Order: sequence, then structure tokens, then C-alpha cells
Amino acid sequence: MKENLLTDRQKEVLRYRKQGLTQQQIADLINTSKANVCTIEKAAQENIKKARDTLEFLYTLDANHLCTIKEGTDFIVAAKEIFNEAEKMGIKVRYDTISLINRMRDSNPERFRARYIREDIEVYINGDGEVYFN
Amino acid sequence: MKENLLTDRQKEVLRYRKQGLTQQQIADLINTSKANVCTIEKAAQENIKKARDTLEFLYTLDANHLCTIKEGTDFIVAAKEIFNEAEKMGIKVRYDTISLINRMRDSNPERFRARYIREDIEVYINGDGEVYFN
DNA sequence: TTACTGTTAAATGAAAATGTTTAAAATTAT
DNA sequence: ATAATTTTAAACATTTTCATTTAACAGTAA
Repeated sequence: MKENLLTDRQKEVLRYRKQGLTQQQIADLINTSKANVCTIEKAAQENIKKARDTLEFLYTLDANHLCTIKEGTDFIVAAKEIFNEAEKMGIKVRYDTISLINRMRDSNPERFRARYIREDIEVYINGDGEVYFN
Repeated sequence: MKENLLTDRQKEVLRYRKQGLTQQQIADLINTSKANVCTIEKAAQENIKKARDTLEFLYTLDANHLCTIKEGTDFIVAAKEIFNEAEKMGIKVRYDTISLINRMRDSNPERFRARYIREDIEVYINGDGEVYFN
């Protein structure tokens, strides 16, 4: 059994891409077509997404849904909503506003633009006040 | 394409296990043998490990090894070591001591006992001062 | 326009994962 | 020690994933 989801081929392509090579340049290096490099890279990204989603599922296994942060919300407002909802459930969030926003951003950087959230975010919380985003 | 690594069967077993059921009880519920429940649960755990390892690989793609925190180290001492090593590399860690310790604990809670680290932890850092544990 | 970059679709063969049964072995609890 | 629980192994059929080729399509820059 392999220790991670990515095949050697996929890791190879990801490394070259990280170095800034184009798909054509990589194709020449590893003796295949650029279309193939494209599909390999895409498969790698799908595997990475799967890995993320798998861990997110685990979080929801011991956490309950807290609220949904709607697209377009300012992240300060989002943090306030999370604190309010947690209080309603009688749970104390284990982060202050700044740390909470950092965690939110880290969990899925693409969903942030400046101070705004670009896409709905589902928020989960467990009994220890640990918060997850999905 | 599935959105996560776990099959429906695996998620089902994990949920029942979380509720505290034995493998036999689950086997009866889903009409199969306990041996099968065992193998399904084991497969689920392998998938979870794969997901973790995949994300860890990504970190090492844009981060460099910073130091190794030795088993038995107090976590305050560990944080100091991380700051020192980062300074040697001319990188400013983007967390204060408290946040850094929280991240360390979150990354692998089983490796902590009270204030001590139970198992060696490899620390990686990227140019932005983002820190990863492994 | 021409060249380069990235994406997509369809088809194929090889490899790997999954769920299952049966049976035996190892662990843990009573 | 006995029973219950968990783990492991072998074998099998089904399904899924992977890398690959070929060919076409879209966007961008010279």
C-alpha cells in the first residue's frame, strides 16, 4: 500500500510545476505529450482535493453544524456570528477573533477575497470549542 | 468521481464506531460479518492516513525542513527552538508562541501529553513564515 | 495570422482498491 | 478459563483509477 495518494508521476509533475515549468517543457523532460501532463496534473489536483475532503469529513464526525457563513459576508461579521451561535449552544469558542479569522482563511484561502468571503462556508464546532470550516 | 476517499460503507462503519458500537453490533445492523466490518474499518483508517500523508507531501513542496523537536521536549522549549531556527534562516515565524503551540497540538494531538511531546516532530517552514509539523 | 499554453473528450490496457466469505489466530474482558 | 471482541490471511469478482495516445478547442502574446 502506498503511503500517499499521489503517484510518482503526479509528484514529478507537481514538482516541475512548482519550479515554474510549462506543461510542454515537462512533457519534453519526461517524454510524453503536453495533453498527458495536463491530465496527470489534473488527476493530482483531484487527489489533493479528495485528501482535504476526507479530513473534513472526519471533523464533522465529532462536530455539529453551527452555522452557514453566506457569500459576501465581511470576515469580522462572520467571526461575530460564529461567537454568537456558539454561545447559543453553550459552547465557548477556543479562539479569539484574530485566530478564528486566520483559521478560516487557512482552511480554504481561495474562498477569501480581501475582507470578504466569496462562497458559502459551513461552520462546525465540537464540545471543546474547536471549530471547522467546510 | 467521489468527493472524498471514504466509501459509503467506510463512513457508515466509522459513524457507528464513533457511537461506541462493537464490530459485531455493526455487522448485525448492516447485514454482514464482523470480519468484514473489521476490514472495512481498517481500510477506512488506511484511507485517512493516506489523506494526511498527501497533504503533508504538499507542505514539503514549498517548505524546507527547519528542525526536529525531540521526544520529551516541553512545548514552550519547542516553540523557542522553532523561533531560534527560523531566525537563523532569516525567516520570521508568522505566529506568536501561543498560536504556534496551538497549531502544533492541533496538527497531531496524540503526540502531546500534558506539556510534553511524546514523539519526535519534524518542523517545516516556508518563505512566508508558515509552519508545518510532520 | 502564427505560435504557444492550457483543457477537454474518447478509447484502451494495466494496475489497484473494494467488499465479500470463510477460517484461523490474537486480544481483551468477565 | 471461557467468552467476546478484534485482527489477519487467502481467494474472488467487481469497480475504479492511472497513464497514455490522438485529436480537437480556446485563450493569449508576438
